[in-house]
Amino acid sequence: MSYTIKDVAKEANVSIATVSRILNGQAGYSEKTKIKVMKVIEELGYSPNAVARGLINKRTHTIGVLFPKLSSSLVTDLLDGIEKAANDNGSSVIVCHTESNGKKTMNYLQLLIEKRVDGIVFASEVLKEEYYQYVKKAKVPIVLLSTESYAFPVPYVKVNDFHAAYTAAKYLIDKGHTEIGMISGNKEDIVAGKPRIDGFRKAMADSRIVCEERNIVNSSGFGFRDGIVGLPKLIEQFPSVTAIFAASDEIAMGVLSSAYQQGIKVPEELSVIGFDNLDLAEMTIPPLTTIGQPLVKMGEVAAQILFKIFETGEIPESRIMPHKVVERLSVKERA
Amino acid sequence: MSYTIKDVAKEANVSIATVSRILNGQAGYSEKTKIKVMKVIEELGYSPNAVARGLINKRTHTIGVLFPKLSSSLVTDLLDGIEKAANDNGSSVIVCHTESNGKKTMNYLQLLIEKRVDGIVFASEVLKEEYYQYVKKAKVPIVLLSTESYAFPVPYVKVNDFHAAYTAAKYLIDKGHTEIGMISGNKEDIVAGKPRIDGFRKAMADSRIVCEERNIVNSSGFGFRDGIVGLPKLIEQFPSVTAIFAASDEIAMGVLSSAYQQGIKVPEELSVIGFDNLDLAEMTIPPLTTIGQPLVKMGEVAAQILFKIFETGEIPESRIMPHKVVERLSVKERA
DNA sequence: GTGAAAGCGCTAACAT
DNA sequence: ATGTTAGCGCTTTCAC
Repeated sequence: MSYTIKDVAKEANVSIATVSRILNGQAGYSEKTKIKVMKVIEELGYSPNAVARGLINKRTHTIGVLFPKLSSSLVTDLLDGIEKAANDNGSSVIVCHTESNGKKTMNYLQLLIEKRVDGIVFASEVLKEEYYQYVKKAKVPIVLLSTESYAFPVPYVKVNDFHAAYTAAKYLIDKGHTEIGMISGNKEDIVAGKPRIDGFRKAMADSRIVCEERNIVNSSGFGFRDGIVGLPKLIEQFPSVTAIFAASDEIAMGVLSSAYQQGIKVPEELSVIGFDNLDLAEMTIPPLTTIGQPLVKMGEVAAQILFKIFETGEIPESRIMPHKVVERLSVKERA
Repeated sequence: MSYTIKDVAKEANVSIATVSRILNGQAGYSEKTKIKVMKVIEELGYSPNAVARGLINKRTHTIGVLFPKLSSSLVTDLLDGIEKAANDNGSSVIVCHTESNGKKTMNYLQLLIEKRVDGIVFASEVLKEEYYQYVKKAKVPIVLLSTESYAFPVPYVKVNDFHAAYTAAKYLIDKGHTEIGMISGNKEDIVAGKPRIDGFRKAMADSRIVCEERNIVNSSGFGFRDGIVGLPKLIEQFPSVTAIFAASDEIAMGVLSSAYQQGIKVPEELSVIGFDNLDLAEMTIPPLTTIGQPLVKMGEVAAQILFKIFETGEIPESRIMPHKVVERLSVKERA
């Protein structure tokens, strides 16, 4: 196959130990031998075998990332951050896209553990007991990203969804709206669904605005279709609605499209605020006001937590990342 | 650390060779010992060490993927396909996002080669001589995705950009348009820029429509901003334009936004066709007619080519994937 | 049907 | 400053 440390040693008339020292920047050789060895390495085009290294060091400098199928720019941003942090720490990342159903998840976990990744970023999915126990038994550090676990002591990185939804609703209220509806995503989703609904409700209650069943449409997911389908439904059950909080930007885009088709003008007749601040939020017509999450940063922090665990062996605290309202043009002040 | 094959062997009162055989489904053991060993494996929660395996087998069952910063859903779709094929072949994928500048590329290539990935998918970037030579010396199979090399014998998977652009222009022409403009992306881009411009020109020429400088606006990239900036420029130099071919969906989205701001109705006053068929093409207002590439399939095919190389050792032929017009609502027939 | 032992490419004592 | 050697966890002859 390709050259080994032995070849280099032989060619340079030194022992493999010396070559190893030079490669790893340890002490124990003269400048002269170093130059000689480096020259041989160069000539041969020798490339150290990270697999062999990994076997000894018990460190593969690889982390695994588990993602369910999600809006692409969400995943991309999160991944960008993870990769950045990994790269800064001399590691690379193996990505595994799990199906939404979750059966693939266990397989991927197994795979990652067999490959002896140094750690795992588990993103946007509920950490089931089965997963947790498996990972725990394998003693692989794990961090949750854009999700959290109530049952297990696993560090996580996410925004406070309850609070963020509260912020969104409050923003609409502050703009003078009182007839406010929500298209909520999946309310069974304990991590991103329920808390956003609760946050919405709380904001309404705190401003003494009645919020009943008719204010909220529960869609099955967080996608474009859910918005397309959701708007007519919401209007039917709540005709006086003047502003909508969509639980995701994709839902919001669906709302925008559906509104356009029905000849409803946004924001003149209907205000819309989204959630996520995806790339495409600034490309919509009109540009979408939304709740922004620092996605890249979140990915970065998640990976950094992993690296901190490698160093200290201790589990650091979780991180609640700040969200903010990104004001664009889809919400109008109500006279 | 965790358990090794030795632990399993000891616990089961057999040799490690036997355990290995059982693990790898080879012959040479009784059903009884198999059951005994499997039981121990189960109890211990033993997980074979893929790193050690890799060292012996010279096969890591990992492939590397190199991507520049691109539109997220483009990357995601391509990656989805790669991962699917990898998974089907018992492999996982390490993703590396290179900067557009390209300096990081060499580092990533080195990294992947040190990690002894079985093969590399090199996507959407120009394969420089330096890269090629390095990978060639390391004897790592490589395949180009959504790009091609004129200088080196490397298999690739992509659509025919010239032809696809021709198709786009022809579509507009067939819809009765004659005043057709293009916002072209970067014309220095030899892989996706130039060919699309040439294809556009050829279609115009074949239909005897004059196509001069004023028909085309060269933007610096393929992004949303380029469309925003490009439309006013195009209108200024070519006021009678009734239809536009945008060299990417993101450019097209920029055109849509810019048109909206200027009160130009799409498709009533201006028809727009894009290129890529990103997820968001169906979410625009109006939904975007565009040239579709089978992105997921392309990723899949690229990875499959790699696996074929592993098997046969031979370099298979490149694959030109079919493109097609995805008709939505942004182009209007001209009376 | 099963075991002993060599060795994959490297690092890390331990010598010298 | 440099070399020797024992593994890391596994697969694979080669014996029995």
